Amino acid sequence: MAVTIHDVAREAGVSVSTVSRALSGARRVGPELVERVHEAARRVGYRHNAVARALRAQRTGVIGMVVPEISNPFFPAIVEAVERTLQESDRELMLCDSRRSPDVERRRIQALLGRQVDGLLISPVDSQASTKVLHEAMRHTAVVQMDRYADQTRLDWVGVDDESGMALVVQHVRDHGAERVALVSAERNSSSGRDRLDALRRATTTAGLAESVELLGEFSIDWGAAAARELVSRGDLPDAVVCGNDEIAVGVIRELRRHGLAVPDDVLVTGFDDTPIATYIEPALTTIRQPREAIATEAVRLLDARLADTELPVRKLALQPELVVRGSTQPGSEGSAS
Amino acid sequence: MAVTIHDVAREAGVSVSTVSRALSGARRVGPELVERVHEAARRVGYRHNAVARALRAQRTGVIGMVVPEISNPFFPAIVEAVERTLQESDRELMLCDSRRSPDVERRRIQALLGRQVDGLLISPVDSQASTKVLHEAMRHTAVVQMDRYADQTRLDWVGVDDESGMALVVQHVRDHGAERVALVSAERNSSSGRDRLDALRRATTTAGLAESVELLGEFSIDWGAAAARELVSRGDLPDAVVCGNDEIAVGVIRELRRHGLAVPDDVLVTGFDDTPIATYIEPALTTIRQPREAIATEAVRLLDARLADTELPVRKLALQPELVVRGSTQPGSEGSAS
DNA sequence: TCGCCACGGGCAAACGTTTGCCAAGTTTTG
DNA sequence: CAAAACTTGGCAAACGTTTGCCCGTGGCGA
Repeated sequence: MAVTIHDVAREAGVSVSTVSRALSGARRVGPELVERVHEAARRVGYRHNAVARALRAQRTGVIGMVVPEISNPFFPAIVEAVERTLQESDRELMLCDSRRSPDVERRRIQALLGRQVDGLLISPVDSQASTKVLHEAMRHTAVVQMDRYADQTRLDWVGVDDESGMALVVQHVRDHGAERVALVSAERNSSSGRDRLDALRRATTTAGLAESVELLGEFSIDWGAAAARELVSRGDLPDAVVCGNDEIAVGVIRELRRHGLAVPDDVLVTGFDDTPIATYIEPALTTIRQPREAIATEAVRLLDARLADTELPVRKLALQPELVVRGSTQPGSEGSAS
Repeated sequence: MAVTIHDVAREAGVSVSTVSRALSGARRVGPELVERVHEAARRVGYRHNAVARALRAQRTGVIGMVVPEISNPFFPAIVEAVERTLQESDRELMLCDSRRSPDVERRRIQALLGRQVDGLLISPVDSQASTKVLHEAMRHTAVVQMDRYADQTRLDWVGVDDESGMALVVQHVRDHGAERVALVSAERNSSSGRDRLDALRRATTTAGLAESVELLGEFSIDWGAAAARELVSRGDLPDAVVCGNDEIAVGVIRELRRHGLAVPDDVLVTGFDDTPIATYIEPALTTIRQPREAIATEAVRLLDARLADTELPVRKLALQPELVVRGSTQPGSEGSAS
């Protein structure tokens, strides 16, 4: 069943090396021979065996990628962009989901290394627990962190500039009259959770605003809803609720409305990431748009640079985000869209 | 840098075959030797080379999967479940996005075949254009279609029973007093589009309802919104709008509301799939829940069966869906949740 | 005319495993 | 106690490529 380069060689009446070179163009081969080889390959139905090639060439053309949760809508967009970028250089993506567990993450990384991936793109689950396995991984292949990162690693990273993002948000709500803002975000155990919290604190201070309260849970709708209940029950509502990502904001908005509060008329609400959800809900969400395409292309670029030279200095690329203003901070303009 | 089985053999003072057997357990090896080999492997930091193993064993332990669009929230849930299932048998998933293009799809499949995947899971982009490449693929490996399928293929398939789903929906809206229903769905060029349309027609006939109008576009929010505008401009609103998937329903609801119509009080709206979106919006969406976990496990099971015996008769598995009733068809109960 | 070089084809080794076969040692059996 | 059977370790071939090296041919300058 398996038709190999040997079959092609026999069919074309040449040696296997000639076939290999004719097909790959690694060295000059007579034009009429090239034609004959291609013709023979077509005739016997030859298909390249990437496994054998990988073993011999010591490179697989596969990049491994590990994300904390593929069903979090932020990641499919990144994955899509990475895949598109890789395709330009004829490489494939092997995607793994670490299910937000450092233990699963470790196993997935080990498996990818065993498969001899040419590089590893990862959004680490936990800023502490992921460190060790990443250190091991970088001894075997090029590793670039995306979006999130692990502490104490000398590893490249590309993501969004949380500092700028939060500054944009704070400035925006202040311009709309907010004086007291609340933060609803995730615990400090992921780098995004921690950095966004710190960034918000600095931004409110700089803007001269009062931060009324910080509620930290996880990046989910349910947590957003729970936090909103907490805010309402305290009876001391802020002017604006700044959320750590879009999903939290969705939960917050839904729960506030359920308690008879109007968004944006009673409270402004903002998200972070600009996932598709942001336009699904009503009012549409004012949020920070991550430059996803750029994150993906830069990640691959960093990976290739590291591949070319292991000794390169570590680079951390914080890309500039963009404020997207929608209904959730625009009183009166009832949910005007995307 | 690369530490191989030979290094382990030298360290342990045995032959490579003994190391291989001790590590894989392929044959009885003396217990003290097993121990010594493991110890040596640990000491030199040995890691299995999956590429070499794949070449020799003629199986890679990788399953290829091609989906039309990973950012369509229906697919990440499937991918997650498939990955989890595969992990039980120590296999990896190689995921590709065909970007809703038959041409990209063809290239992705070719690449996966070249990588010697042990099997192929695919949700074909187009019921016509995808047929040819699938036929070629099945000559090289086991292929199972998921969710969507291509015509004229003798290929296994597992998905949801659209017939039952639409029957459940129609029965439900009729029970809530609807007499005239409209369908907003996608063109007939994907199998889901076609089958859901046909199923709805039969269901309305059976239920003795009048189907006022069919609007066919694509499975997207934008199309849902456009269709809703069309419905409104015709001025002859149906009692219920049945949508081909959840995203269309989201677009329909948003646009209806924008025209001052209340859902569910003026018009009932239903979705299909029960993606996370269904609970994001207000009112939450009454929809058909696909048994995603079951689809994933059955797909892998079919694949393994086919792998074991190529001559097996073709099987088409239509799994039973479930109606999930939420606010969009429950007048008065203002958006009670999931 | 001779020698040198460029060109293009082929041989065979290597990539890191697994595994069929053989042989030596050990146990069971009649 | 000898023969048969079983156990266990090692040798070497194979998986399908790519590529370093060698070699024959023909063109060209001296």
